[in-house]
Amino acid sequence: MGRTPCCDKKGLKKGPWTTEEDEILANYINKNGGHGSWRSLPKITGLLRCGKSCRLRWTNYLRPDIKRGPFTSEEEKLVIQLHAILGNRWAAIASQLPGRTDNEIKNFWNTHLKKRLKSMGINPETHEPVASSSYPNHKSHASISTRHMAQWESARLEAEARLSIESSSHFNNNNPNSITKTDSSSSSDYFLRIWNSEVGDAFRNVNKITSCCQSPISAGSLSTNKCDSVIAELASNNPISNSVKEEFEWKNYKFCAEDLILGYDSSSSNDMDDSSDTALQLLLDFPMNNDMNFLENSFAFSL
DNA sequence: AATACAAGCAACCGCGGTGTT
DNA sequence: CAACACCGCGGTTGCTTGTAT
Repeated sequence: MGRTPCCDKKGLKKGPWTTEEDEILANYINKNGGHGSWRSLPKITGLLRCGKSCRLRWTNYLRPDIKRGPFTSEEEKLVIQLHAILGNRWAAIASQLPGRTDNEIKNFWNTHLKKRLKSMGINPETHEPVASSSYPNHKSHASISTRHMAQWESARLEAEARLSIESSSHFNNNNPNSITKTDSSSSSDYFLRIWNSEVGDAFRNVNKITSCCQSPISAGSLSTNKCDSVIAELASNNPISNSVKEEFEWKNYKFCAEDLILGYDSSSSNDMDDSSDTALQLLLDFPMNNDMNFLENSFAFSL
């Protein structure tokens, strides 16, 4: 089916917005209690912009709840953690950071975080460690360790795919009224829901770097204990399998390691290397319940 | 001081999803 | 059910500013 252009290009202005245009747009939206139809907005206000351009200007710049200024370390952490779960779904990530726009987060990721992760030997797309030979500045680690982590990550991705299917069938079959179709359409959405739940809060609260360093296994146990009751409660309404719980536990463990890797005030490579080693150890020490039993069905499932 | 290059960011473009007729 | 209109999202572009030579 053919598609008409979003707006007539003739006579329409492009490029940076002037303060006058900003005022017209903001005044109109404020006076009318909303933007209404973006397409008709330029005609009504007399702006020589297409509706799309108006929407972008409003959502990315003029909106009153926009948060200005540099990202805090908490926000940085959250972006990295959410990107590990959601990938390049900037709008979904932005929804977890009040006042930040998807465009802002996308730019921040592409200009700062991506480079930082790369310099640390982490693939920013997959969040997997990459071969140390590609990063001469990064302290070399045993290839066995790297492979081990890569296997973990591979298994994790497999699990995500499986859990997506599992959770969809759970919610659709057992409690179809509790959740919409789109809510359960992907594993990332599923994890986002958990992330926003009390379970997510509990996991985030366990984010004590020092205790993780000193006793990674106990940190894992702590998060499990703390969340067991919450999970059980949730499960009574929306059953969550043990595999989901264990998968989430792994994610939290990984995030904890990422905190160490990032070391927000550690611009020097030496500091970074030290923390990265600890983080690697932390990842390697993640408690494997019966040798990844919770993942064993993932391959059959994906097939 | 002039130029080249890199980084950061605002804005644009095209596509897909969804609602309406 | 098809055609259309609109909106939102993610990728990309290009302008501006900062830094190095």
